[in-house]
Amino acid sequence: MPFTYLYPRAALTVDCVVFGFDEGALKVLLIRRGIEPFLNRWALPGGFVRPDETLDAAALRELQEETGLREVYLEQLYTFGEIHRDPRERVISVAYFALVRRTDHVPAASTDAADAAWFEAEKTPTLAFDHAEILKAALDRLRGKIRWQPVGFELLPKKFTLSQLQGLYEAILGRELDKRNFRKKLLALDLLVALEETTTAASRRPAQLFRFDQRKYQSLTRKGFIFDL
Amino acid sequence: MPFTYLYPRAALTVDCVVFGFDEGALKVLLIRRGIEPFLNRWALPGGFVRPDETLDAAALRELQEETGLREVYLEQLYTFGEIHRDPRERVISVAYFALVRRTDHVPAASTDAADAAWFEAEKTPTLAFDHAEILKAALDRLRGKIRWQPVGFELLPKKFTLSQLQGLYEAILGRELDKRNFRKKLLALDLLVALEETTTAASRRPAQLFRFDQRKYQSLTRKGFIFDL
DNA sequence: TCAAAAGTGTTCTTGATACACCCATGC
DNA sequence: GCATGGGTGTATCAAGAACACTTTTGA
Repeated sequence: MPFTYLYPRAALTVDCVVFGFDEGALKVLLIRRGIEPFLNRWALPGGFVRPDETLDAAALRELQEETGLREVYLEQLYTFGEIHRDPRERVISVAYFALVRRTDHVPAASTDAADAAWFEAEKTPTLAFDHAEILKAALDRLRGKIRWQPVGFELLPKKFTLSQLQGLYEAILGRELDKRNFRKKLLALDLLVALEETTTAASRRPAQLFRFDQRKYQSLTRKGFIFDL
Repeated sequence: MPFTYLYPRAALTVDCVVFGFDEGALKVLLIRRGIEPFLNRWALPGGFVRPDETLDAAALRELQEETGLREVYLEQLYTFGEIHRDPRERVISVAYFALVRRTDHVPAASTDAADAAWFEAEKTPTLAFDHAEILKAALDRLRGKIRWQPVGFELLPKKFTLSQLQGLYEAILGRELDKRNFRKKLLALDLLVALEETTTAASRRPAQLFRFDQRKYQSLTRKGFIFDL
């Protein structure tokens, strides 16, 4: 019992809201808890921050340990510090949100966690702790962010069709978009590169595949360009 | 020495970036440190979170104690957790940013702090800890936020002229705006109420005073309205 | 009467929206 | 040959940008 302080100290955790896009819907990755409190409840992946790692590193590590995910888009979201958000003791949680390509990763592999699964982001079961609130904050952030930062591409395969991209925006923004206007606007940005490939059709016309030109976007950004879909 | 844990725990602080607007420039409120480390360096107001208060409450309390400020616009900004950001031990800081009306408050009253003063936000002296980084994050947030949320009014007197408002936007966005277009757009939003008052002139034409209609804005917001200057 | 800031309209350009049909493929 | 999603252009409307002079006041 070597660590002693004059005043009580809150424990520090990170929790990750991991979004994926699949079957035309925005999904979130949840872990079924194997311990009390909230035994068997679904919760966001996360855990304690170690004394020798930064917050970002802790988020990446937990993601890796609990879901097997690596090389994902990760961004700090908000810090939740209500006094009784954890019934055991005071726990401060730094929440992150992550975007992953469903195609790149095992759907729900895990080492630590008893169980992991994808749920539609707006149709989750009752969550442990204040995780419903965290999820809501993440959804708000994603919806706000996708309109002025090209983060949507993190949710799609590296090669994607314009219809897939449009479906993604429709799912996240929650409204339908006009196909011709959407294509016109996206192509006018000149940030999509048409590949010399098409989808291999399943009883329909093959679609042009594109990739997002990250390098070009970054160089434009430095010149003050703002994405603004 | 009653509080003992199996693993070391980081200390938890809040730091506040307090912005004000004065003399046509964006200012930030700094405190001169009275103790080591960084003795006599300028730093953001802040301090330790108590075991029985939320993060928001801690930020409000520190603001009150160190600067005498009350009833300010306050919003959580970002949490800084680099391992050696405090040379003494591991300290996690939840940063807040605050907007205050210079006219409402004592310029630099303080109880706790040795000394407090306003500096131009982009011309501060060298700051303690990683506070320069925190300040930069706050500036970025403010510049992003002011364009799509009516937070600028928190920095002006409750009664203000359109020229003052324009000057504020110009100072924060760092570019000049066209007077006629600015006025047209702001008035078209129909969120400014013309008061039956004007400035009492100092050798020039008196200007119409306005106030921001917070109630109307909130009711529009609920209907999906987005400010977007 | 001068200095200093307040106030005011129109034109042009650009981007947003609305909208309907033909195409290529696998079965 | 038919079902399925892929792909394309134009006309209208709204908002943004550019731009210069008159007004009111106190000194």
